Amino acid sequence: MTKQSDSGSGRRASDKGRYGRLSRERVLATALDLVDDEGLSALSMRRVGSMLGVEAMALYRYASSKDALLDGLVETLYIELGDALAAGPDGPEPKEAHPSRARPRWRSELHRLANATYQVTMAHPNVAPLLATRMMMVPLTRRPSAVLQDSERLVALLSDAGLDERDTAIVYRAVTAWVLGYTLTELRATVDDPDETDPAFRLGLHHMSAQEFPRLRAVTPALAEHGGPEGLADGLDALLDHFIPRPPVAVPEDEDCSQATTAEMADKRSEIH
Amino acid sequence: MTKQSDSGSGRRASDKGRYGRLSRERVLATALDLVDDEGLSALSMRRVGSMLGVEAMALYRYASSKDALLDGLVETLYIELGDALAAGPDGPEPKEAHPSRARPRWRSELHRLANATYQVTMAHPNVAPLLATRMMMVPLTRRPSAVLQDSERLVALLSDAGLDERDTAIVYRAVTAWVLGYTLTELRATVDDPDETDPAFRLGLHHMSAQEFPRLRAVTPALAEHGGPEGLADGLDALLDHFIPRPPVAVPEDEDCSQATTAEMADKRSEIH
DNA sequence: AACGTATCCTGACGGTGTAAGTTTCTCGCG
DNA sequence: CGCGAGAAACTTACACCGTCAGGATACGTT
Repeated sequence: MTKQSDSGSGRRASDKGRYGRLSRERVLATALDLVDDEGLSALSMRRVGSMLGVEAMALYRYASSKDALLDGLVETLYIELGDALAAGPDGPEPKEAHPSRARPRWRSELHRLANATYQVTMAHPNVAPLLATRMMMVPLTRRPSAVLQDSERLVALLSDAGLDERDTAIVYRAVTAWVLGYTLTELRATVDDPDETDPAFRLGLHHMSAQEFPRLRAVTPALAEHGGPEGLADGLDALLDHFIPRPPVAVPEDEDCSQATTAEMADKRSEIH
Repeated sequence: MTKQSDSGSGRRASDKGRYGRLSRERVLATALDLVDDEGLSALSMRRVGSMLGVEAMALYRYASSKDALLDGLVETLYIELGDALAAGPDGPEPKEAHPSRARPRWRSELHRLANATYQVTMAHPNVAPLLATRMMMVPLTRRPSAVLQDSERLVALLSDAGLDERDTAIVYRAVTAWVLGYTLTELRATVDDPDETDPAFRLGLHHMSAQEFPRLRAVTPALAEHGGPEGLADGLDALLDHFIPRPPVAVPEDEDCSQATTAEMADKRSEIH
């Protein structure tokens, strides 16, 4: 696209402006388009360059290597996430009878964050693997600002929930793991032949031995269904309920049956020592 | 290479036959070694071939493309998983006072399966991304037998738990998502400079603005710690407790709250100690 | 001993990331 | 106005990549 004759933004009269065509944003946006359309394997410097009417080496001013470009893609996703969050609560907020009591703000905000992450990732399925790969390569403190902003948001919410540093780390790991894992799992291929109308053939059930995998075969149709955002929220609730004590609602004096919080357990452990 | 094999010292009678050097297992094992040692990006047909004393094209008899080879790597991991599971309970099984009652077999088996998956994946960090990538490309019914066997095991356990097909699918997704996500999250890089002794510099905290990410910075040291198998088991319990109703334990009125998760963690931790 | 085939090799083609060096544009300054 | 400096993009080049097409070779069978 935008073969040449950079119309529109041609501040300077000269249309032959060979300069100023590129920018980091434009490069990343183009790369993202390419990956969205044709997958990660189609991403190459030459390809992105040609889309911008430019040689491959020209991109190296804005991404010092291909890996850096991949990191840029991840960054772009997180920027999109930040925008989506700033845009306000778009999805249907689950209303509750006692909003403030049963559902403190940090909790619904966690849901909002998780859901937005899910949506953004699902909007760019081909980029999703990078969320695992690149995060393995670039250490926490070197992540792009947009990524760190997301982490900061999450940590702040957990802090609002009253967790100390240790518990914050525990729940942080759990939440990110769940959102990432759920999203990636949701993206796993289930359909074998999309052109087929018959459900069994669509899934390719005839490729799976009935006597070797009897029960798996039986649930495969159900597995092909997706959990959607509800499934995401459901699991998130499971983890939060487990890791963060419910609001102290009408505490009876006998405490022995109350579930211990992670903090309490940590205390227990340190007491033992 | 192999410039002039015939005339020179290349071939002699004592040479074991030029044929029969290869096999699918040998190819995959070599590829796995390479990836383990040097990462996914170092994996190339020519490289694997040279390790086996063979030209690249010779590999195509055992893996019809590079993607097929990657799928083979995934398969190898699952075979390793199957072996590990067959080897029997290796890790410390959390002992319990009332084993059969509070902890049905399917539940501890789920833990065993999850833990083994975690261990195998952590043993091959560089292959881990393929568990996300390749699963996106090859539909469920076309997965290698070893992968399907794992799915069958999981489904069977959930079936043992008394779930119908729909609930089995839900919990299947939750468990696989959790194990995958947790493992990948565990593999995320936290250390910036491994040679540094000072913890703060090791993490590269000086790269993270204190005023932009105050709370994240505070928990970064805690985040750098790993959750380990205990964290995996903990989240798994959270999901299972949420998705699978506990059986109505006919426990007489003793002080045992049977809120198992806390007890489990306490047990595990004390055992590890 | 001869044949068929499974196995491996050779050569080639188009594509890849990127290091090094060169050209071309833009802009500030005299 | 000219002019130099530096940024932005281009050119060339290299080593390596996946894999198609076809040739060579060793081995099991007869």
